[in-house]
Amino acid sequence: MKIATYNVNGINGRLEILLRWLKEDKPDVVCLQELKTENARFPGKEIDKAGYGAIWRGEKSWNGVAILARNALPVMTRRGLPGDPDDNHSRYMEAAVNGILIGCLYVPNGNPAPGPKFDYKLRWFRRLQEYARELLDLGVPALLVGDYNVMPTELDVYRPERWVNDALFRSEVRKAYADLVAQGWTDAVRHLHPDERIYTFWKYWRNSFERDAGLRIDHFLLSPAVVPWLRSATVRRKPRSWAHTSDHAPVMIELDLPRMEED
DNA sequence: ATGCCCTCGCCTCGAGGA
Repeated sequence: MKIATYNVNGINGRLEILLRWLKEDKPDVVCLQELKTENARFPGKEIDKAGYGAIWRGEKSWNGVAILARNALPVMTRRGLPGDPDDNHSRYMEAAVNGILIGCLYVPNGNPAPGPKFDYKLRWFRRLQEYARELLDLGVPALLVGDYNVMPTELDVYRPERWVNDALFRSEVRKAYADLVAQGWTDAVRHLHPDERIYTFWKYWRNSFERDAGLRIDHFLLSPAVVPWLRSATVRRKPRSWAHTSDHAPVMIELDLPRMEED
C-alpha cells in the first residue's frame, strides 16, 4: 500500500501536474494540502475520472486539505482538530482506509515570529499533540501525514544558521515536533534514512531545486502498530522538476500490510 | 536586513507562503 503526501500549492492551478503524477506513481492514498480553493471549486470530477475517490475540506484562497483513495472512497472519520471551535482554518481531515486511520494535516506557517501567527502555530501544535495522544491511546494503526511546516533538525535544512529565527525552525516549534514524536510516533523518512540529507520543499527562488537548497517539512508519523509494516519512504523529486509545479515534492511511503485474518 | 518567486483574488497590486 502506497501512501503519499503532497502540498500542491493550489489544486486548480496544479491539476495537470497532480494527475500526471498520480498516473506515474499510482499511490493508493494521497493526502493533499494547500488546496487554495473553496469546496465548490474542488476538481472532484477530474480526480474521479483519474480513478480516485476524494474527500476534501477547502476554503477560499488559503489552506485546504483532501484525502484521495485509488478505486475507493475514503471514509471520513474527522474534520478539523478538536480543542478550538473558533478555528475555522481548513487544516485537518482524517479518513479510514483499509483499516488504517490517516490524518491529513497542514500546520500553520507561523511567520512572522514572534507574533500572533506564531502563537497560533504553537496553539495548533498543542491541539495536535493532545489529539495525537488520543489516537495512540486507541491503539489502532494510525498515521499523521502532511505539511508540518517544521524542519525537525539541522540535517533537514540546507543552511540551518539562516533559519534559526524563522517560524519553521525556531526552538519552540522544533520542540513541539520532538514532543509529539516522543509520544510514541515514528518519523518514517528519518527512521529509514537516519543520516541522509532529504528535502521535500524548495523555494521557487534562485534555482533552489537545481542547487538542492531545500527543507524537509513534509512528514509521515506512524503509530507503533504501523512501524513493522514500513517498507520504504521516498521523496518523489521528478514532479518538482516539471514546469508550473508546486514548491513541494510529493513524499511517499510503502507499507506491507499483514494479510487479513481469515474467518 | 531584505528581496528573490509564485499563488489567489477581481485584481495588474496585495497578502501569504516558507
